[in-house]
Amino acid sequence: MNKFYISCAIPYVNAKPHIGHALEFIQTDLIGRYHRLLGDEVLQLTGGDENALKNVQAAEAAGEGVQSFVDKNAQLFFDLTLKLNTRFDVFQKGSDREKHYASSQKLWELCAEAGDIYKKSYKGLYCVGCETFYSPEELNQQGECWEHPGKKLEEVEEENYFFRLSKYQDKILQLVESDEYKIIPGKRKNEVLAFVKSGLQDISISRSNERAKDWGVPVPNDPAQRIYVWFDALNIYQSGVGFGWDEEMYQKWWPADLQVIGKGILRFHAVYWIAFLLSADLKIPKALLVHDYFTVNGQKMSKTVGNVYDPVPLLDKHGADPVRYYCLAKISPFDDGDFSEDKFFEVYNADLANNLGNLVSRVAKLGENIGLTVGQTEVSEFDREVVENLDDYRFDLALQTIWRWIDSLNKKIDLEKLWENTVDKQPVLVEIVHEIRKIAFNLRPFLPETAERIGGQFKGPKISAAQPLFPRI
RNA sequence: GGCUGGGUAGCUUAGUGGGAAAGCACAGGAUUCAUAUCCCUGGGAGCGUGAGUUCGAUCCUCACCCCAGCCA
Repeated sequence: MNKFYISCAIPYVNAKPHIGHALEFIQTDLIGRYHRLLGDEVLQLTGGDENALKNVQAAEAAGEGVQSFVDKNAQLFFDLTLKLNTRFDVFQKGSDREKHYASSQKLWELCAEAGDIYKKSYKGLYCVGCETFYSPEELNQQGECWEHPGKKLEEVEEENYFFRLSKYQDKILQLVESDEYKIIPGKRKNEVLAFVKSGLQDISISRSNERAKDWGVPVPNDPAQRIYVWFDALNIYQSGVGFGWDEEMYQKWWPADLQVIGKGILRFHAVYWIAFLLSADLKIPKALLVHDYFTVNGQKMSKTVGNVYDPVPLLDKHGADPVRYYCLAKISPFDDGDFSEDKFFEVYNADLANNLGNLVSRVAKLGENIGLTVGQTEVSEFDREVVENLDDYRFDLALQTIWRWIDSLNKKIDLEKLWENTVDKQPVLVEIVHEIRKIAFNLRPFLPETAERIGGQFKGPKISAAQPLFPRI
């Protein structure tokens, strides 16, 4: 049995989760479930990036203690994973002093022992939104960063610890170019290669307690500094599987077989994270899957626009599977996709209620009407075309394949006029029942609850009608 | 501003140097096993804009416009 460790990005917990977080949880869960069904031993991890200064500021704005603020928000993210029926084995919190702090300090110390951490005085303009320093020429005409227009930068001068990123330029280039560290899709690989080739410079990996507002992981042997949020956040992928506190667990699971992230944090994963691991002489993840984003009603989600979409009410009303279906079937994973409630209802009625739901209902009724008995069959293999599409991470195409299959069965029932219950038509109905069982198996990683309901209804020997899977809305 | 990627029917997308395709939505028809469902038929784009290469470009080249991401 192979082990398969898959992680999805660790969200900032400065606000409640939105549909974009749901998308990533769902994609990660699909791949994890697929591997479980292939017989792998799977571990799915996510967690909370809780040491960001943004969280401190958000807590202050809410008039709350930082710890209770991040705990409360992290809980919302965890609750969302449950509502989506995405089962994460580990939800590793960044503010977990016992495991995560020790783990991150260990990573720091290994990098320091390798001679890759040094102290340097630094002066620059700091954007709190980005948690990053900028040089004046990188800013717009107003002297603000492109990402956070309207936000004043702070002029900061302090001594920081720097990481020798420059040292790893050639090695990273080689790993990415050769696909030893595989970045999917190719366009994101190109971006990373272009960035690395342009020349890597050392990066600051700490900040003063003052600037960090005493929040975050303390730098080992220097109580005046905290570890830069990205250094410790990335380490959640390791601290969640035992690094620094359970060697046996760590050896079993690390390295990650696949890390799922959004396009916005590519650099941190594909360059910084790899460099930290190389420096510490640890194994690097095998692959990185980079998805694009959801827009909502055709617009980029933004707090200013006020269109940040919370999927929870929809989930409470319709359950996980319709949302899972939309996220997996209706967008191409490597392009931006749009979410709107109108489209959600359209897709729900057209694909789930009319095509799949109705097929299940009509076949069940046909079977019941003639007292059909069907021998039990064990389906345990995925359709070849579904496998091919899943291997390319084209979840949309995989589901298209299954839906063509569903269509073909609906057509067949019409063509054969199966409601005319002559005896010689029974074998066709039996054949269709077998096909539905196969479809149910293929749907398991995508729509686990639906797959289980269909499987139960058609397991035989008697087939009987039941409540609609997806009542029209 | 620099680097990546993208701009194909109302919407979401597929696709190719030489007849523009699918699903949804819409219109009409047929049917009743089924969740006003399924099935059949149909209208609808000359493929971001301009120029070039070519016998011929949506597909190649260049410029421009627009969208998304990154810019330590």
